[in-house]
Amino acid sequence: MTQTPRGSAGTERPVRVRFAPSPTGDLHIGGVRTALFTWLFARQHGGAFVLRIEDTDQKRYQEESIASITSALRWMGLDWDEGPDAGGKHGPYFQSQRLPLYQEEARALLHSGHAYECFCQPERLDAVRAQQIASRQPPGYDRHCRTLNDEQRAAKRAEGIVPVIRLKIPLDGVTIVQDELRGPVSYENRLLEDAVLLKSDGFPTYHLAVVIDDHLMEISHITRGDEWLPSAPLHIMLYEAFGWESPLIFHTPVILNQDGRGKLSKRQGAASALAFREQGYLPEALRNYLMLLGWSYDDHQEVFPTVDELLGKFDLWRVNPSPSRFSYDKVLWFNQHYINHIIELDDLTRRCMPWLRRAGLVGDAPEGSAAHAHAREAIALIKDKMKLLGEAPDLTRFFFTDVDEYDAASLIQKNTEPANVVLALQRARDIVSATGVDDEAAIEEQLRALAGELGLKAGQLFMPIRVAVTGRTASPGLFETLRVVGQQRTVERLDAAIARLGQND
RNA sequence: GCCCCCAUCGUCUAGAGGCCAAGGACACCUCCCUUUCAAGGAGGAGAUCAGGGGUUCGAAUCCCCUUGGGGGUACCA
Repeated sequence: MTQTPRGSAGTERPVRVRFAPSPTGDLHIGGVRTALFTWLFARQHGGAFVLRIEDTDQKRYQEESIASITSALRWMGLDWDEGPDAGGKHGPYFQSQRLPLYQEEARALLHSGHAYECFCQPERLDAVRAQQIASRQPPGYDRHCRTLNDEQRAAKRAEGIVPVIRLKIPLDGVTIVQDELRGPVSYENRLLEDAVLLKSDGFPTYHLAVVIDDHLMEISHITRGDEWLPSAPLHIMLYEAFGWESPLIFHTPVILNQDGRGKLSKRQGAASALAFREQGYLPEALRNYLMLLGWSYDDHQEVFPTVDELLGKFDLWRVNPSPSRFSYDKVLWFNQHYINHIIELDDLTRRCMPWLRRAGLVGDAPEGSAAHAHAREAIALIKDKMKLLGEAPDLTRFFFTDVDEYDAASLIQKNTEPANVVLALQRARDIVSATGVDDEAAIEEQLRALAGELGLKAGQLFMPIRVAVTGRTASPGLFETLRVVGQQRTVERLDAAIARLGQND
């Protein structure tokens, strides 16, 4: 009944959304997709996109992962209006810097009777759980401390035990979570656990922190992974206990491994955004693919190259709640498609340069330099074979340095005599020497004529030349290849091939 | 075990009661183009809409059950 119309913000409140990763590792591809959906939604509604770091787990915290996460978001073009490096009115944006806030609110819950102190130690909790499992009871806290009186609590304190604070869940009734993508989901309160809100180290658990921060940061729409759905009723209770209004909630579906077994992990390939960058994926290709995991526009358009187009077409309410499998084949297809058909050549060249430099194929080669122009020509010829930017060096190597080692036998086509090949290469060398390689049509005409004269099929002549000049049996078109390799190098390589065949005799 | 979510070609999906003897994309196969490899073009194969009950004149679309898959079940997020 409070279902909001599609495509509209859905509340009178200004749109404010957040992405709230916890710094325990690299940004997972599932997180990237959630961030992408969230960011698009913010941009569509002129709202704020907030980045909040949920660093409340002292044990799993990894400092490096903050830089790694922000770097992955920037790479994907997802900029934030408030958060680390951006500031904002609702900071700090690191939960570890907001401890007093959580502690104060937890105390308020204690006073209002919505929460209680629990002195149970890990050993007891473990024992209780083991006991429950052994007797086939649902595991969960047995509410041992829920009924402690002042004296008993004082006694525990005197022992030096620092309590945690737990939420006092009603023993009966039902809590309904209004998920925007699934509709109402109901949970029986008696099956819910008296969850810990504040740990004994003074840090909040996720549940407490997320509710307080979303409220204080005036978040209007929550987007987060599916795995949070089971704890949503807890959050609803917290909103009620605090007397706050809950944002609209969207649980985005999990991304499963290619074989459908479990959540996407690096078992079957890359699972972190940065791993995709390292292989040479284009952020827009990855974005395009990720968009289509759980969302679709219609029955014929799948390629959405620009953010502008996505802003016009994406609809958060149209996200499909069912989990989907990650297909490495399809992301790779998108990447290849973007490289070959979407990205402009100059842009593509710019993006390939770091790879070529790292491989030692080009030096600085700033834009405008002859070396840069040469690289551009080379890339133009191989881009239809390039699926990943990381393949650029291997695909273009022969345009820059010497040819790879090759087997002299690959110079000899089926049904051709070595002596004829030597002769053919010598004649080809002479033609290249005399005519040069800049005029593709001219060189083609002469080489075809040569083939006719020697009684060879075109391929029988072209293949040895190709192998001699590139070191490979697969290459771009022969004449454009010669042109970009250049006259001098072509002649040298033909001579080298002739010499090798001579030695073999 | 218990709770929750999900269910259309191998995969991602279109589909919001008649327009669907189910459309598109990836992957796969064939042919065309062709100096090789790609890219591209044209075709093909591939889903009794997980199964079973309902509701309805009519169901892939609504309801129930079963099955399957996934998620959760921490002083982790």
